[in-house]
Amino acid sequence: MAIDPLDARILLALDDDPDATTLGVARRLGVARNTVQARLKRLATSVLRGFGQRVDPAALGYPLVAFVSLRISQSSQVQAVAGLAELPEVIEVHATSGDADLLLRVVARDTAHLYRLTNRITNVPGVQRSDSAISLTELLPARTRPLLERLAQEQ
Amino acid sequence: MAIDPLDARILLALDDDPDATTLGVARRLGVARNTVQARLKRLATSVLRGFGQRVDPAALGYPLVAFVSLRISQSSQVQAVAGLAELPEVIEVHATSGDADLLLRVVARDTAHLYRLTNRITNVPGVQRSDSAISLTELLPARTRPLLERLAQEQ
DNA sequence: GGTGAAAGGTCATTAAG
DNA sequence: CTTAATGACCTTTCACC
Repeated sequence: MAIDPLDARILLALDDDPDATTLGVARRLGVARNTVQARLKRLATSVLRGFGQRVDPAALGYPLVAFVSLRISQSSQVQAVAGLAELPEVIEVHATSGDADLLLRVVARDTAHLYRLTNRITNVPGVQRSDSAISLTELLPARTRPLLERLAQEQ
Repeated sequence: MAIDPLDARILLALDDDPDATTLGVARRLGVARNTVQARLKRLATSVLRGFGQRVDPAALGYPLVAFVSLRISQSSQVQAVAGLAELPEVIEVHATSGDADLLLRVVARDTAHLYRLTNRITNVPGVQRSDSAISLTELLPARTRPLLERLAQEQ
């Protein structure tokens, strides 16, 4: 299920203009409309993630982002993750190298909210130690464009 | 520029079915099509991020995710970030609390690629010390749904 | 390529802050 | 009085087979 250069160019065109139509993309790339149509249908079930990825938590009233690393008692990993999943502010959970460590991305309304949130996190059963780093600025906003541009030039 | 419950419900409907049409969403929510149309137009310039956010790097051939924290000599922050931005595999850069520290999200094709990548990162001018944590599993995939559901029930 | 369907625009009316 | 939602109409444009 590899991505070829045309797939990448289609995705880049949509990145330039998220509201571009299938026909518009086809014209821009100089290919048949049906080609783009078939490609997008396939891409939608492979490389495209849900619409929720386009929603910016900051614009929802949660401007603070923090990364919290947790030490978990290895016996209760599953239970701990289930507990964390019940907190809406926990946006993402990764199991990281090192033993029984989790890395969370959390969002909060303000610093007071973040403080209460970290307290709730450390109270989740199985959580042993926590260490959080607040994101002061997103110096480089999440991007996939450079990867797509590289794929678009390949062959 | 706050989000009201109807906005949240529109976004949730699109999260359920990313290909839903404006009219479809309107029917589902029991509101007029023009309402959804006007809301989406406004949301597109406030809470919705670019299409690139929907592209999954893993599906592009970069299945490895790692979080790299860097110590930067404070005088050369700008220069360091510029250098990092030239690496396509660097997906995200945050300035974090603590002094002159950066947190990066990077992707790689395999462990060998990741090894070379971290070497290139530490060679970026201004970078002093690096510490990376590989994501073994994404236990909780990035989500905004719980936040939207909370907003949808408010008021 | 043809056809059914939706987008996008405008407007007058109505409701609510 | 201002902002927003609504329903109606229209034309253009697209997705799908």
